Amino acid sequence: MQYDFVNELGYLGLAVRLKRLSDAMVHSGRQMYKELGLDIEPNWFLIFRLLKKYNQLSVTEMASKLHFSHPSIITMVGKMEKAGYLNSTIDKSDSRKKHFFLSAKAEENLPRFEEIWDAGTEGVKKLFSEDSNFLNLLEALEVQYSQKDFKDRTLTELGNE
Amino acid sequence: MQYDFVNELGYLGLAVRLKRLSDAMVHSGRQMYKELGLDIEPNWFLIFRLLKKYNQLSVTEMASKLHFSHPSIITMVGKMEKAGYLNSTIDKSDSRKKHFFLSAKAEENLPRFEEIWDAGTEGVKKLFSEDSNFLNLLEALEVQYSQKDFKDRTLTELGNE
DNA sequence: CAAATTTATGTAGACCACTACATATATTTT
DNA sequence: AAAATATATGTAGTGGTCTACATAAATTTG
Repeated sequence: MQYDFVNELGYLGLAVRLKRLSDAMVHSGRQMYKELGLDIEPNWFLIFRLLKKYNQLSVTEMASKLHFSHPSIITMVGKMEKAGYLNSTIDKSDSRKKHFFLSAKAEENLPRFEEIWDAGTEGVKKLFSEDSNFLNLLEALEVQYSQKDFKDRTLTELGNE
Repeated sequence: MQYDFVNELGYLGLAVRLKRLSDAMVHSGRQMYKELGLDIEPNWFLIFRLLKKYNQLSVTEMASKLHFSHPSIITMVGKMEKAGYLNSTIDKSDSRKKHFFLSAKAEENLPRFEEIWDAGTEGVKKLFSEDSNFLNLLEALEVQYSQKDFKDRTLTELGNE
């Protein structure tokens, strides 16, 4: 690999490196769907898999389960509904709630999508060495981070408490 | 930590988790600068550190050293120049090239910024256990990824070669 | 039971990254 | 030297995430 200044920045470059790698994977995924002639976006699999498991969920429920903000979910499901992969109904007893569920088009296409996602899983798996426990380390990192975020950690180190 | 569906997705959820964590750190950093009353963005430290080391660089040179696309660099340095932290000159022998360098305002504020960045480095460091070699594992992952991207890995697994 | 609070969805605006295309200037080729 | 190619910067448009604010409905409180 060629020279990479970000890697010289140590821990401070962590966020940049994580985003850069993630973005690269997402862009590659988008390119893949385009080449395969599929009209879906890389992050939609989150919603497909979620609704496959839970059948029906509201915006807030999805945001909570995925740890995303609710506007992000609205954007995502809005596009998926427009693409015909989702349908929605208003809750009978609480008219604020909107339940989303997979459409017939979604059910029809899911087998092919699952095939691709399984292949993707295998592909990503091979990025790691046999004994790598990267996913566990990442989980540990997520847990640590959820307990004290970047701002608070930095202010603590600065002595600005 | 509460329930997190993304963590159930295994390797396929990797990109989402990396981005989610990175975004959380960046947003926290933005909040931090806001609270400290500083008019800089989280990712600007890349350019500050880069120009501190190399004194003077063009858009293309920065993009290459950081492994970013050149439009991303243009956006970043454009805002930094507008904020008064950068100045630029056109190359004498090649009028296409534009060299960027730190302004007096930048030099003046850098000591304080470095203080904060050092604190941030220490803060992030403490996210990991003593013997964690996460950064090395991340580098290995970056190297693997640079050799074959998500699309190619998935298509290989699908047998679509 | 009316008022205050909470909850759910939706909108606006900021920031970040990318690809594709455009333009101007250098360099190389014929 | 003209034409073709390569390089550097810039613009347009897409996609994604977030926070802050807005609106409407449900729930809780006095």
